[in-house]
Amino acid sequence: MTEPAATVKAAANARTAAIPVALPVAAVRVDTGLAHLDRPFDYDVPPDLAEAAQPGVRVKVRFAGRDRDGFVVDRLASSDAGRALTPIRAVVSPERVLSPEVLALAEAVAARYAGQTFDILRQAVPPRHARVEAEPPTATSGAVPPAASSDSASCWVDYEGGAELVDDIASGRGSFASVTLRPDQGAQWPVALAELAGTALEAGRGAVLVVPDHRDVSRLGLACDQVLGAGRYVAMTADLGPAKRYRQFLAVSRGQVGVVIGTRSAAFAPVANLGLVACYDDGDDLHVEPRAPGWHVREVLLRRAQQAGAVAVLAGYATSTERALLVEGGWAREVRPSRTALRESAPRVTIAGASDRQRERDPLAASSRVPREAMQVIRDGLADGPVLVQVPRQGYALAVACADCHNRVVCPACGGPIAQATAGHGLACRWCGTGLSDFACSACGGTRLRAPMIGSSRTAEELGRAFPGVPVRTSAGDKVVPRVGAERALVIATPGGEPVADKGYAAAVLLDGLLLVGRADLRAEEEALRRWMAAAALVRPAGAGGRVLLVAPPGSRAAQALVAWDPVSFADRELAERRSSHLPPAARLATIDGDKAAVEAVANGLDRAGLPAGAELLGPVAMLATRSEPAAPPEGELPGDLDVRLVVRVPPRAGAELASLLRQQQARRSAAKEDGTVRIRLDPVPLA
DNA sequence: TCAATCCGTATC
DNA sequence: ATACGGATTGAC
Repeated sequence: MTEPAATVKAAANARTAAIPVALPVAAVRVDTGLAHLDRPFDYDVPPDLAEAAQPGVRVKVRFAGRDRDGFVVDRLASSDAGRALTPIRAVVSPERVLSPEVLALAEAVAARYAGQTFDILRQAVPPRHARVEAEPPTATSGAVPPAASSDSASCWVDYEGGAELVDDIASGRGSFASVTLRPDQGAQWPVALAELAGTALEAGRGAVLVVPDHRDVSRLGLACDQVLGAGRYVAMTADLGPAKRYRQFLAVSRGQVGVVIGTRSAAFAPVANLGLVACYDDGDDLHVEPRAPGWHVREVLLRRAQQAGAVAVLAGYATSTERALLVEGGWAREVRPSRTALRESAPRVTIAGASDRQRERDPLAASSRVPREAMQVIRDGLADGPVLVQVPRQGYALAVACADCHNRVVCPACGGPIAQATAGHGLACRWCGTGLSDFACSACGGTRLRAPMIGSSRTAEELGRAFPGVPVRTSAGDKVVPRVGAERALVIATPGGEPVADKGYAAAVLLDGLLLVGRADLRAEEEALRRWMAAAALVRPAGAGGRVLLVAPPGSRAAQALVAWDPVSFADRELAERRSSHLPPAARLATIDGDKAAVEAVANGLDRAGLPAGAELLGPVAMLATRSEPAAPPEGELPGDLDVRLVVRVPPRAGAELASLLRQQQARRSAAKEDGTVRIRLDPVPLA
């Protein structure tokens, strides 16, 4: 029997090594925190740790005179360190928490994002919880009910390319798929993903399904209960608490379950023999890890699928430009609803006030009122069931736009975002610093600019007063309602917080669309369509009376794509436009923020190392003062110690080279003990 | 001539 | 980061 998991310390009194250790050297990944020491180090394995110090275990080692955490990554017969080895100080626990697959993944992700491997390992392997580790194994294993095997018709028959996708998983062929989900009232996608996981299980392989937030985890969990059976999967979310989190992790790590559903960090769950990875709603920025170096679940899972020979599924109601790029390049199979399935499921979408003259003149003022048309749609819908009203959150910064046609203004030199540099100063590009004078709109020739401003959207609470006797449910911020019933109700929600309605919404009204499409983010239109589609997909099909009214500038491509329910063509066109203006994902981009001297040193270093062909260094320019702290420099004096931003842009093919150059710069900085700070981010989201 | 200190460099 | 080594400096 295993000892109650306790730290195994190296014996202090080194009794003469009677039995020689078979592999006396351990390669250890050490938490050094130093960029130029991001590699394994060799340690001596004392005889009394020879059993415990297996690859994958946590250890304590002496490094540069301090005790540090590490993971054994390999056992070797000899070392090429060319010096006497320090012994491992202790094996924290014999539990092998870092699998070779996850280590390889972490190394690939660190390289991709110019980060340090140990930073990724810290995010991939949850903190140890000794009590949980010592718990007797739960007697689940044998008692798991068999999967409710495919006796009902699969969701995937409604999709073009669906059969091929299922077949790839069933036969263990690795591939990528970009799945554009049919509007399903929020009910079908969890089942569709659970079915794919079931197919992987039937093929004797595991699955990892990652969704943006814990509400989606519970929705997917319900579907997995039905399709796979309870006990065939675990849910991993950050908000579980340390004990539960580690317990779920151990169940996976010990091979007791083959399917993991969860948020962001579940992308690293050590599922063995992986057959499927999936990312639901890959455009949601919750899929981006905020801690350094800042990876995206989509990228992590694509790498993981490639390394494991698994199928990677990226799915959403809308289509991200990244997915469009994968399809265009022949990397991913396009999977989309058949024409009939789409006709049967999509609601009828119209745009409010397309002919309203007054709104054209002053769209912001007009959109903050609820148009009469919208009141009518709400009234009609309430006769049939719940009605959803989507209201963008307050306080979005709007992009600088042409005063006449509202076309977004971008930098003529580099295509970057335009903003007011500092209070009282003129408009300038946030990337290359080019000042904007003599503006002429590329679309309509207008010469007046709409001043940048903070969008204000008023709460729709007064809507309730307009419909006396109708219950009003609000779902926003920290008080999100997961679902509502089929009875008539007015449901007011911010984007991303829309409850699912049991029988679908009778109607939805999407207010203040300008605040979404006009946001100061070069991805604003893509993001607006994603949010509109997420809400509109919760509405009943047109054939069942489902209606969606969008209050937004009718000319925007996103608005037109919603009306036509054609996210794929939208993403294709958006991608073409990004390509012509050298913007991600048709270019690879890094931001380097920090104090002036440090950032300039990096710029020089990059120059000296030689940038790849087609690379552009933009800036450095002073960063905008944060809105919360209006640290405007008085009297136009240059503050000197204000942070600056350098942007580096390369063609997509040079992405790996860019990452490696940036890594090299961090290593150089760290080795030379340069002072100051730089924060490097590859492929930042959002793009502003 | 030896010790205290400073700088540079490696960290198994 | 620290910690070690080699060089440098200063006082006996």
